[in-house]
Amino acid sequence: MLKKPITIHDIAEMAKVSPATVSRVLSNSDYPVSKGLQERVRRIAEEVNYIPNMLGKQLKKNESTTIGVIIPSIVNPFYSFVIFGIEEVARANHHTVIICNSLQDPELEEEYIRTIMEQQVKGLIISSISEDRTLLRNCIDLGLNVVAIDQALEEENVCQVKFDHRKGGYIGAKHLIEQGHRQIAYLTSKLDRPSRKNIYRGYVDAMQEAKLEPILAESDEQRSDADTYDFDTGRKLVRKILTSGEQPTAIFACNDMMAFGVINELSSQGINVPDDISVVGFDGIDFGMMLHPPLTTVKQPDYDMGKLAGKLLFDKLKGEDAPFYDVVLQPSLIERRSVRNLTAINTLECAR
Amino acid sequence: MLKKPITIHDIAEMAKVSPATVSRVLSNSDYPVSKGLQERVRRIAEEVNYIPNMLGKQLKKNESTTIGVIIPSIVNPFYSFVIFGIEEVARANHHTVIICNSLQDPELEEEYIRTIMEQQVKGLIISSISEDRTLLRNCIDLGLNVVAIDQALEEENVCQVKFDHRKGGYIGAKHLIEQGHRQIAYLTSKLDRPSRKNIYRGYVDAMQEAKLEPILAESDEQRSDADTYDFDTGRKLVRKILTSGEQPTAIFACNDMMAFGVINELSSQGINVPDDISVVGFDGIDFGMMLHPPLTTVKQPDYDMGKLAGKLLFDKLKGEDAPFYDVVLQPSLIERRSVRNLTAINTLECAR
DNA sequence: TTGTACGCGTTATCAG
DNA sequence: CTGATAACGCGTACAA
Repeated sequence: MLKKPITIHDIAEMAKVSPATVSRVLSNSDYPVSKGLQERVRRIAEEVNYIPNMLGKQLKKNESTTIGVIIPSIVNPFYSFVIFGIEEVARANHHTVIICNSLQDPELEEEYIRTIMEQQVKGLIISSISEDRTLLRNCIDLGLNVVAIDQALEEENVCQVKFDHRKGGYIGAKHLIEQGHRQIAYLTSKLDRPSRKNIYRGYVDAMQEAKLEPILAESDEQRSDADTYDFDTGRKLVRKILTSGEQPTAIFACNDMMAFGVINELSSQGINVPDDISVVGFDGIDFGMMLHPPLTTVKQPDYDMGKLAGKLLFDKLKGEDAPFYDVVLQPSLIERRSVRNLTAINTLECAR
Repeated sequence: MLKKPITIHDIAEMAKVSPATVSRVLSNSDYPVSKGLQERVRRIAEEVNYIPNMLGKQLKKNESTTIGVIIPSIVNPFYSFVIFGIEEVARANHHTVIICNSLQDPELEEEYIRTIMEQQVKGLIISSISEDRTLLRNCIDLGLNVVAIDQALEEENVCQVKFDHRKGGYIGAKHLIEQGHRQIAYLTSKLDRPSRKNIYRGYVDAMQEAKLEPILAESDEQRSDADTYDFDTGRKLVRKILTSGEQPTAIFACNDMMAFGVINELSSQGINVPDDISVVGFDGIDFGMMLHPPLTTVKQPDYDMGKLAGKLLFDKLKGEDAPFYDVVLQPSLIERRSVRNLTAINTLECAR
């Protein structure tokens, strides 16, 4: 029923050479093998459709051709793009990618790290949620190469691909200020993660610089696994801010999902975006451009982050002991149409 | 610098037993080992933080603890959810998941199949784009277990988790008809894949049943890798249909992305959805609910598809030779607010 | 240039 | 119950 897989021994027999010779030819070793045998072995391998067993090879050489990626959830478009970038450079380096959804659960994260170590994986890209670094530290000492993305991970021998959240927050708020806004509210889910805090800090930076009073609306709910969580939070926070007596002319949301919720709630209440209230998001996921109006947002380069993280990791794996360095990706503003310019002469314009 | 990994031999030495005993204890073999040794071995393994080398185990047992998943692109939210479901059941079965983005390229698909075979992977879930089944056939004969999703794959020994696209097309069109629409246009990207053709057939079924004339607008462009491709196509096809002289009161798009494009273009032209023209999508991705108006659409159960495919695969892997069977997932309508009811008395209503 | 023999870490078989 | 030994498929000293 099941065909038995063909090994180098089988081929050796057919080609009337030793398994060693077959190995040398088929693994492209630089060990000298005569032209004639080379061709004979290759031809036969081709004929019998030889599929090498990487397990044997890897066991012998203590290598691995797969890398691990641990992220909160693949269902989040941001991480989808990160992975997409990683997978691309992995393939270019003849490696496969194991995906691990930590679901923000430190225990799951640990389980995954353990698993990939058992698989003898030598490279890991991780957006770590855990506080406890002992296991990871241990694995690094055992030869695991680690690149941290998104979440900071200060640890010896760990490269980081970071993103300047604070500057991102600054840029978003600054844009609104430049467009003439003075009452600018910042809506955010719980400020419990450093990245979130930093965006907020950037917003405050810009406000203080312009001598404006920050208006903060923070969700008090803990995380939830619903993928529409941020959307719902956006709606709630809008209701909260509008009934609080504040009269913002602009709202800055801590991520795009939440901005979608903001726009949705405003529209539902008959408030026009951007004519009545302007909205700026954070992330730059593609769906923002499909909204009406298209969302102005601060772009966090997801795909590039993946590619860079992959590049850093493979540099380490290749042992090119170029000095380890961190990368700090810079934010940029994607200007679409959810922000109204209040400074222009056309204050009366109510076009539609 | 690098600590040397600890093997069962090291533990055997420390516990003054044979490696065989250590193996029997640590791999939870049902082979009898005295209680005393059991504990001694376990304690030491714990102490030295033993991490088993799965490569050795797998090589010996000709097993694998990883499965492969080949899909067009992880960046597509539909497939993100499929993978999410797969990964969940894989983890429950102590397996890891290798992700492969075929990018709709048959050659890439083949490369990936070859790669996972080299890794001795025994299970594959695939949304195949290739016409040529010879390689896959070969791998199955070599012991690969295959479950096909999304795209049909008629081949001996391959389970399929399908989706009734035709019924989905029928349901979507039927809904519009029931709401009193008569001029219903169907907008689709190139009808080159069976799934696309089937949705269209379902639409035609419903139209003919109601003695209505189908109105088809098909994109003639070939696939593109831009992830906003369908969105742009939706916009283009709307312009095409509106300038063609047709006056549809409703538009049925072959997927949600395209429906987003449709709504966007209509809004841009000052045409109100659903008051002037109703829109129905296909897929049921979450972003549809964030639009204004929220998109009425035909739900294709992505997450469930992933879980089911995973379940089927592990049933096969466990050799529970329950008879192989295909699963055909049924569509359902998610009624939101992008469709106007034309039958009601409130024909005059122009509410907003 | 080619072949022989051993080891990577694990488990299965067989003898004690 | 326990231990020695031979594999799994491959790469590589070492010998020829």
